[in-house]
Amino acid sequence: MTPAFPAGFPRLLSGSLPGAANLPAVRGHNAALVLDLLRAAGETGASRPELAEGTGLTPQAVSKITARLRDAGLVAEAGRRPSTGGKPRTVWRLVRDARYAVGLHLDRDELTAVLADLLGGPVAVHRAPFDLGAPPERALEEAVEAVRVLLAPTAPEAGPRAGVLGVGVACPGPLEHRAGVLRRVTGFPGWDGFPLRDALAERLALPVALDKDTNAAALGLALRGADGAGSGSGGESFAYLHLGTGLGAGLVLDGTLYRGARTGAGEFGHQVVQVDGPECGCGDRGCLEALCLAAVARGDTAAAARALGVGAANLAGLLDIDRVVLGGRTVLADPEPYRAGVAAVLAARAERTDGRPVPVSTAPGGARLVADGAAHLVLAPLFGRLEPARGPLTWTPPGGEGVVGE
Amino acid sequence: MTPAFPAGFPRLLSGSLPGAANLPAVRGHNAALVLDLLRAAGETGASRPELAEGTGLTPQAVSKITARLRDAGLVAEAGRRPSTGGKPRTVWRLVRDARYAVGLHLDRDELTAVLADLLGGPVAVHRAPFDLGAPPERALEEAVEAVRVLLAPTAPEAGPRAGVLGVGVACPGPLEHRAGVLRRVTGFPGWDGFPLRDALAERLALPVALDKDTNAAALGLALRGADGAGSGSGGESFAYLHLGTGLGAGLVLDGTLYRGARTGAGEFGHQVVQVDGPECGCGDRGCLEALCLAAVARGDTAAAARALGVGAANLAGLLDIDRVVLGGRTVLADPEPYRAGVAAVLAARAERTDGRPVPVSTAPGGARLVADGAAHLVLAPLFGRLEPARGPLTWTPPGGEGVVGE
DNA sequence: CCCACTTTGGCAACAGTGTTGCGAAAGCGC
DNA sequence: GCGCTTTCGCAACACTGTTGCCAAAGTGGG
Repeated sequence: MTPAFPAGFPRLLSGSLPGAANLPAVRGHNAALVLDLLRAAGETGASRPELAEGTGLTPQAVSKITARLRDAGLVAEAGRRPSTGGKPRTVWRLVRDARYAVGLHLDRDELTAVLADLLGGPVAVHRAPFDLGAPPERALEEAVEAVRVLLAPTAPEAGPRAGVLGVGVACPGPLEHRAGVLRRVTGFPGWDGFPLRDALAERLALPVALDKDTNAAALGLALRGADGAGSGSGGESFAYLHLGTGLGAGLVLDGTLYRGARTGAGEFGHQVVQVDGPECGCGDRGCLEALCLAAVARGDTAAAARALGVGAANLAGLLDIDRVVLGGRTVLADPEPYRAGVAAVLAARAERTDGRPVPVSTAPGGARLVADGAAHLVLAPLFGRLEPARGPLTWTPPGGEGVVGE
Repeated sequence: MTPAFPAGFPRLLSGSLPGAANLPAVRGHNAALVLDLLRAAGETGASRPELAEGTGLTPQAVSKITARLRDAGLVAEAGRRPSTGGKPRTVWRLVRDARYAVGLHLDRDELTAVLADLLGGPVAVHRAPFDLGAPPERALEEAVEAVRVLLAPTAPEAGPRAGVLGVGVACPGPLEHRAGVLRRVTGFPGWDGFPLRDALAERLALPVALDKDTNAAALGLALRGADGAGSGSGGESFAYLHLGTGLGAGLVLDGTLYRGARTGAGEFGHQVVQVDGPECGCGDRGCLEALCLAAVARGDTAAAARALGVGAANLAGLLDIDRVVLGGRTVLADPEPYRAGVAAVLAARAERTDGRPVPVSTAPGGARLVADGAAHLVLAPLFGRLEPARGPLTWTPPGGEGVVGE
């Protein structure tokens, strides 16, 4: 089968829609491709020929790109592969501490701030009590203070915050990630319309990205592999289901976080799975959240898991996803029954449709999951996995100009 | 707010993951951007400055690109805009009959073949009885024959099939669009594993793209606007719900057809909305399809619409979509009650969440909807909306080389 | 009717991307 | 020691969009 269109025929660079492609964009795109492959390669690293194979670039192009990335300090040589009869390949690896990102998780009663390296690994953690019900200005002040405390000891001689790319912030929804504005956080109406992203960006003089807690968690899982086994390579699709105070989901489709135009995607708790079922706080009947939480309240973990499984099966069928990851306080308090219960429902469904059952796992990272993921809101753009955060740029790259350019 | 990263910093061209960007890819990408804007502009057309504004390209780049596209015959000047104090703008429009595509809908008992122009408009239609239960080889023969009949009268002097880009084929699922292979079409096990795409491509000597009927319909709706009002511009998200023999869905997320890795996305009929509900043919209980079809069977349209609405509301919440389009024989036989019923459920939900209700409409295009959409499986790649079809290329562009490239 | 002004859009030179051709470097195996 | 394989850099190249500049083609006021 020959290709359907001659070379140069209109063809996606990836998903099309946004943006014109000019030379800087091409450079950035290909650099991101290489970085993403190196990220996925982890400790193993990757040689130039392997990067060429993986990206579709020519070896010579890879040579130029790795040289630029080396000069920017983002990658470094790390040994060689055994020879296969010729000159041995030089192995490249990501320089973990070349840049940092802050992940900030603002939960109802607690705040978690994480300083993460390029791979998302934790460098420092700061935890503090927090009151989402306090007046926004006061809460904002506490968030700012937490980031300051976190960054204080970093590279004191190179000036504070050297190499910090920005701050990713994760909150309970609803909110609008594109505008960086909170909506009526359940139970905390004072936040409605508060421009959290811009306020934080101004106070911290750093780029800030805002998203829902479930989205941040899902993004983090997408970039490090749900089992912590690295990977997070290709365009896999999965759902992160979070059962805690409420029930929500984060969706990663084809390797990209799917948020919807209004950051409303992942509304999972009020999926109706029992028409004319018991009333839910939302006013509807038979919502998944109501069923799950009722079962949890009466100690019937099996029933809660079964309900969760029905929702997971609906979701898995609708979106043809590759795996399901469970998290949230309720699940993590006693993970196995939930995992097994959800897996059982999915297995039963797979048997009926002659398909492979969708694997189910529980989220690693424990209480830091969301904060770690929030850091990835800032890191992911480097690897071409998300649009960049917005805000003032204070960190100036070594060359003084573009990091990768020159 | 300054941009977060200096120019040239790794940044998405669009959705990342696939493909390296080289110069031909850039050319194709930008050409597709321009073509897509012109497609969305329809009769109105667009001037160079408008295209520059819409794509983000510089006016000079747009000039070069439109010149290439004019030489390829894909676009043409079409009058001028009134002057605003200076030289009036030249209006460009897509040349509808510059290229053609065939859309082939293989249904259980009928076959529809459509010859469509660049905009997806019908040029010729051919309908024939068809038996999906027949041996694959015989069905294949009939499909080939139908395409031959459809193409026979086209441009007899320029050789048959001049300007035909390829054939888009839509079938009932399940199938795998990437491999171009059918799976156990419900009730017709003989098709399991049959490489329909490659077989057709070889017999017709044309590129062929294969997809589910619901996906083809959704793609068609995405590219012409559900109400036939043109548009289909930006990255909107919607769901096409098809109620006929069965119940299925086609999903368009952020302007792109979402199919899932195994073409399994859009599995809507067996979403469980009533745990412990009535048994479904699939072996589960409380499936949407079972509830809907039972209501239809007993003549209770209102109940069928209400059930459909519950499913639509679940879907709309989970994916944060912009609108819902209803179609399929059952709905189209008496559209309004379904539209109103589904809209009512969505409106009630919107009221509870203080959101805007998701608009509901019924699909235009009637019985030809799927066949029209199938043609778009071939057309969409031109506009950067889908990866290209695969198969032998027989149609040689004017220049002898790439269409857009020289 | 003329002239200043605005806007469009082409031409030419340019910066910078990945590509190609070729050769040096660095190992393996006989 | 020598031929062979493989890696990888240098130099020339093709071609992209970009920039600077100017001609073309209108409007509108005097």
